[in-house]
Amino acid sequence: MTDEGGLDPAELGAYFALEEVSSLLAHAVEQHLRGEGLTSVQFKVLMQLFEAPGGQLRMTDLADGLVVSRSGLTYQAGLLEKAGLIARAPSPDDDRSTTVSLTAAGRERIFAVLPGHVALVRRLLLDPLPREDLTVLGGLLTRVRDHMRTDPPRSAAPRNRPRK
Amino acid sequence: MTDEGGLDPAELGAYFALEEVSSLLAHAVEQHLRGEGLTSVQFKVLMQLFEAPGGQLRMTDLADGLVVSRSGLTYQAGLLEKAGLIARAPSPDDDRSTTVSLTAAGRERIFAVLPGHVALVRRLLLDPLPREDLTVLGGLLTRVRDHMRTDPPRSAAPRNRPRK
DNA sequence: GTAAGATGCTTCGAACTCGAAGCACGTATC
DNA sequence: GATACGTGCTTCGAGTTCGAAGCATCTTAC
Repeated sequence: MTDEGGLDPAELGAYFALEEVSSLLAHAVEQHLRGEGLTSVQFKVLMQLFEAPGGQLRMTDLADGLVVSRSGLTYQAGLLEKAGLIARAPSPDDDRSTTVSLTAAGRERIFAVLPGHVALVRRLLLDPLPREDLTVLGGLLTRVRDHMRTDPPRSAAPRNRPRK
Repeated sequence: MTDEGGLDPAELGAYFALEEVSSLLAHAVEQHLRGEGLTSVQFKVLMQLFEAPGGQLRMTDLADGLVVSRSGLTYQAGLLEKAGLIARAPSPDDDRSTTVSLTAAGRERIFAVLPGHVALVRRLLLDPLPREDLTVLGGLLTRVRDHMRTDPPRSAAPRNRPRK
């Protein structure tokens, strides 16, 4: 029981704590956003567009940023469009591509939701750690993320990779 | 754009890196487990039972450990029982309560899946960090987790909390 | 002991997710 | 400029999730 299939206490501690912190945080965020009438995926889409230069991105760019399937993104984008928060238009340079842009209503929605979101994250994640530790935590996680993003079996694998 | 609604770079870095690392890790784990015929929730249920003293827990105990709704747990427990990996029996001391226990087949299933799981976690999360940093990361996240678990608005809130 | 509320779990319907398959357009190769 | 393959996105069906409502049992207060 103490031996988790070959992980020592330090490894276990890091793994389980990460799992639990992210789950609890994600759950809390989800709850808050639902109260505001948004899915967390929808919120992330809006935020990505908000931060994007020119306020527009292709569907693929969005899907790569979020960790969500293409079809899932299509679904949520449909809802967002129906709600008038984003607009979809065929891309000028590539007719296959769809360019998504943030509408004025979408921007307003972000401004309405962000303060509560930030307050929540601050209360759960940021407040309990002193400034210095926060920097350390960010540094460590960034290192891990960079490693994951370059690791071989990536999520963005080619479609039907030939047998060999 | 640099000002994320009131979060400075250090805060943003920690928040976003955490978000991304946990998402990518969860996604990779999910993929691996699906290949083994298990949901990640199912796997967590099995692991909790595996680590529990006596190898059995009540449904509520399980739901508290995982971050999942009661109804969701009921659903997954039903599947696990149908697959013969767990057994449900009325609790001896409380007739409302259901005691869940791990079957021999369930234990075997864990032994079959764990090595791959550990290898995956090691490759994605543990390997890129030197031993020392791993300890630091675990320590920081544990601190945050403890804070979250004691923070006021808990997930296990009373059912219909009276107005005041 | 009995009424009122709390607690453990399940059922139900609606919403969200995914992967496979499909369609349309682009790109390469000859 | 055809044929074949790669890419961007959507549709579809199956599986999973949740919260609200419901049932049964336990606990508390009187």
